[in-house]
Amino acid sequence: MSCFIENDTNIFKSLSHKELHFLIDKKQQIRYNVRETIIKQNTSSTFVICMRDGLAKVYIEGEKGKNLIVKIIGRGDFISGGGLFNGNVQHFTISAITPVTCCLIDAGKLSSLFSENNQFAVELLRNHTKQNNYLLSKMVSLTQKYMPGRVAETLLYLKNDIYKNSKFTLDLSRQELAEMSNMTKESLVRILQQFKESNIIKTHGSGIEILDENTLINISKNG
Amino acid sequence: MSCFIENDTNIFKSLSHKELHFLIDKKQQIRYNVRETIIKQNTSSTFVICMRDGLAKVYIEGEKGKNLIVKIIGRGDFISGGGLFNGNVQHFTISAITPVTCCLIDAGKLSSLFSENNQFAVELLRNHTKQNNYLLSKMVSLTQKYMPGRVAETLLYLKNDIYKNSKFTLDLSRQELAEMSNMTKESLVRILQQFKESNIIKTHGSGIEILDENTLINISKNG
DNA sequence: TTTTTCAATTGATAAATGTCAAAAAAATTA
DNA sequence: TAATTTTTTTGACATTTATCAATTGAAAAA
Repeated sequence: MSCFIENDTNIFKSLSHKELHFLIDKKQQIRYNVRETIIKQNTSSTFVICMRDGLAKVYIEGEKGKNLIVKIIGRGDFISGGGLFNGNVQHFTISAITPVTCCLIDAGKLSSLFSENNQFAVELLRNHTKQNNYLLSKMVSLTQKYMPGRVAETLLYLKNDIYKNSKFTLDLSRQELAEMSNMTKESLVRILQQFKESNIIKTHGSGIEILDENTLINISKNG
Repeated sequence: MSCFIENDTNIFKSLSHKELHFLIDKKQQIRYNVRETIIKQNTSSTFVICMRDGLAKVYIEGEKGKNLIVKIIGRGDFISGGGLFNGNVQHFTISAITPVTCCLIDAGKLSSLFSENNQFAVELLRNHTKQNNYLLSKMVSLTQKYMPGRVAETLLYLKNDIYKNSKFTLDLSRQELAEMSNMTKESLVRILQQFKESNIIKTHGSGIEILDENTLINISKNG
């Protein structure tokens, strides 16, 4: 089934084929181009998203046009826009940073499945608990670390969670990296420069290569 | 039933008396004194908390002994320590700021109820979604507002959500107010001083009175 | 009450980070 | 290709916020 990725974190793993079919009945797969908005903050919608392919950024549009990128989602990730069972208003914007294919699942169908399969409710709750814990630790990083620590963390996040390679071609601009790390683009550039001068990273065009991961880990911990 | 508070946000509202009894069978009400720890970050436990009386602070213990108070919980609030269906490890510490009475509910019992009453799963999910949205907006405030804005927000939060009165006696120290607002205690004191000088608030002992709420709202929005 | 301890306040200074403007580089369009 | 626009980078400077030390005030213990 389209959105069913075989791994431990997939919330659909407890569903039967029949149940999966019910959830995603009409092969409702949508394609988005780069920069297209998938979910728009403050609008109302009743679907949740399951990413099939590509990468998207999840961000909050703050006051004064200042964005905060909360996370990047990719293949197999499931995300509800903050309105799930709670008024349907989306609390963040999601937009494609590479071409995206995803399934839109009607939120109402989720709860209909609970009576048939209550393990599924547990999976959904686990998903939310994890998201919660992630937000808590992100909040601490953003508030208690100096800029180098935050940039180091962003780079490690991209390596470990998104590109899964210490050498990757970035789908994000410097501005967006800054929005992930809670600083201005100028500050971000300066810190990347420092990392380059210390031979911690290397850049080539829009690519970044992490040369000294241990140092980066140290900076992210103590920064 | 002890923890059942009649209001819209209570997650137990969909449960029958029998179901509630199952959840909280042995009148497992615990009392905590001021400063006592109810849940300790990084320890393992399988219960969730329902507050019956008193106030507690929910906070993350960051590196270098720097705390971030995420929120204050009181009567009727339900909270899981971040380990719910997810390894049981607590991701934050909860400790009493006034004498607290609360129920400890075994997390395993929650999922057993899902098959009987799947509306309950929806309520739990709604609770998590709300918590999520709260964390997102808190994250934006902490990162995108200047100190006066963050202090104003903290004061309004205490007025509206905790004490429900524009005049209240504080159960929190300046240090703790600072930990809610992500700044040092010295900075917090200076800003309170400014607010006093501008006749926005008045303090008497450990009490605070909000004199000019509109200005405070403006500061919290634009600060 | 006096002493002791801890929290709150104030001031001087340093460090972190942002702002603004300009230059350089890269990407798009004509 | 050349021209244009956008993004990235750099520098000088301003602002915000933290740190450190000293002082005051208030609560708890003797």
